[in-house]
Amino acid sequence: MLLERYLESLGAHAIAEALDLDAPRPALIRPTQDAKFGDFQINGAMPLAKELRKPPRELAQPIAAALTGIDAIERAEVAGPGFVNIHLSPAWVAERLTDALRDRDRDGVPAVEDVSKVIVDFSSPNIAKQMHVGHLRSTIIGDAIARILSFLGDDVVRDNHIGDWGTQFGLLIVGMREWGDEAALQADPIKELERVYKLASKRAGGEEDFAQRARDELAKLQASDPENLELWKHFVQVSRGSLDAVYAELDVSFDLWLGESAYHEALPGIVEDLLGKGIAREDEGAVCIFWSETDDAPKSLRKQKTPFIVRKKDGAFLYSTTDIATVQHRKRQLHADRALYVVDNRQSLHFKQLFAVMRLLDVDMELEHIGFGTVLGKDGKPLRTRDASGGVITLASLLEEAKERARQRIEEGIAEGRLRVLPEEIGEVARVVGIGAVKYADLRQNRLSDYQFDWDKMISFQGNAGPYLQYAYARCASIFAKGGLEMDAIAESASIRLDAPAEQTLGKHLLRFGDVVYQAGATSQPHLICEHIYELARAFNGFYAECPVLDADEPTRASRLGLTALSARQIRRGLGLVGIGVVDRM
RNA sequence: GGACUCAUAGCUCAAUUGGAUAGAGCACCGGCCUACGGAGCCGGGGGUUGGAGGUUCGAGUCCUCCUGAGUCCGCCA
Repeated sequence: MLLERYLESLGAHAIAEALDLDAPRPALIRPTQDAKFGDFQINGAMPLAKELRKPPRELAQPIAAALTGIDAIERAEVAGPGFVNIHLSPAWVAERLTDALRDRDRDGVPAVEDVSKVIVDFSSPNIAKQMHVGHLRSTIIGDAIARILSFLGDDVVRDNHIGDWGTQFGLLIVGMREWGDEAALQADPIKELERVYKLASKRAGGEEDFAQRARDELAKLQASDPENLELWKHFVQVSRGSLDAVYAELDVSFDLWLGESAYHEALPGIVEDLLGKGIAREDEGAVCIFWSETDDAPKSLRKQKTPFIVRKKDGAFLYSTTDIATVQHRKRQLHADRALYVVDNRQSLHFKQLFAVMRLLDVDMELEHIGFGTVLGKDGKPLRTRDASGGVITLASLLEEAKERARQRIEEGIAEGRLRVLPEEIGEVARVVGIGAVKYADLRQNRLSDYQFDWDKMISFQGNAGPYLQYAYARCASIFAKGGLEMDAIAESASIRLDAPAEQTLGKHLLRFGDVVYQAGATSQPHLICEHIYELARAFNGFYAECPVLDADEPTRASRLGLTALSARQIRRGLGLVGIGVVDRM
């Protein structure tokens, strides 16, 4: 259930009843910051003080009285300047947890009532180039958001808007004819394409003839010349293999791969439309939208002197044009209600402009830029995408290093007798822990701020890091293994009760899960789920230290097994929602 | 020149979007292995939230100014 939503409704009605108002008012329910204030507080009395001309505490008193006698609430009391503190009834909380324990499909989290069709546009690498660290955040943040929204019940379409139609293909076509090696292309496609691209781009810089040939080939490609089209398709196809390998490692998938090329034919029409409607005009040979001349543009854009260009003076189109065509397609063909663009903060101006154009075109769609900060090195400067010897640090090699570092720590742990991993499981555990550590280090932070990439912190495996959460899960699994019990069977039969303080603390954390997932979905902030799971793992570890499970007497034993099962499932589900896996032994 | 983002403990980050005495991890100090896994648990010190005004019952959060950092802005994506 959604606890906060339920309490908000209780509180709103209590306010209306207690103060004799015709309609419910916002209860402004919030979790308390300190357990001594109870579990939740109603802040809604204070804003009413002015309107009703009474001191807030005098308003809070009858509200608290109106809440007594409700099953969920053990007691409600006035505190501070006019807060109403709510203490939940442990018995009621325990019943809700038992309900959640029975609900194996959704762990007690309801699905949304109004389903939206949401496009999540993320990752978006360029074809013919290696994915590097710069692609990491979009890929894993986008994946997490898509997972969260699908779990909540939205109709999510994951679209990889790959860069497969740029000027680089003219150079690649002439380059491959000159220096291409088909065997090398088959063996390691992107490596070969990059090698040739470098040669071609260098020669184009020095030789105008060569550069002209590249432009001619590009023009032929864009005019659907069969031979060039065939070559281009070949490049795209072999590149896909390398991309798929990285996505498989990250456990990331897509429903659509509609790259720039998919919209190529729509672009002239877009520009005609913009010109016809008087939104754009020609200037210095290019077709532009001038915000200073657009009355209903957002204020900050109107001060922008530089225009939004949709066609270059040489007649070629730009990514701005493609992006407009993409929104049109998503609206007209996919019937999407929303589109989320998981793209670096640095492109915020571009999206602000794009969204403003779509409003001028009367496209009724919720468009949102889900920005994120830069990945920094330990020195606080943007992480270098090249190593000391000048080679590109690819995403694939970074993930390899994560797995390797995890494997080392696991082997140390086994050698010291601290960890229990079967020899044949080491590879899989290193993968889950290593990749999970990289993802968690990123996702646990507010996506808007820059974040510091630090191997030592990530793989230190202490405190708030991915392995801590996975370890808590392994502890749960280990209890069932040791007891010779099936988690699912316990989930069917156990009744949860909350007696010991550590049980109550754990129980109250468990009950907040649904609220957290909803908020993470509504604000596109996966870190809220990470934070919750971390706090849950802490509460579970406290319970684990305090409360024996297998050695307890019935009915406490069954209840504690139920708490353990629900904790395990919530950790697994929560981590799963941000794309991180778990293992039973680590 | 214009626009946007940011500034919180020694370091890395939170703060449920305006709620009570600003919380975690790392690092530092001190406890806990005859209880299901010590990658763990319990406790301690550490803050004028960059500065100055303002808005109101109430500000890390909103507004103005200042200081400092970053990013983007005509034919790349």
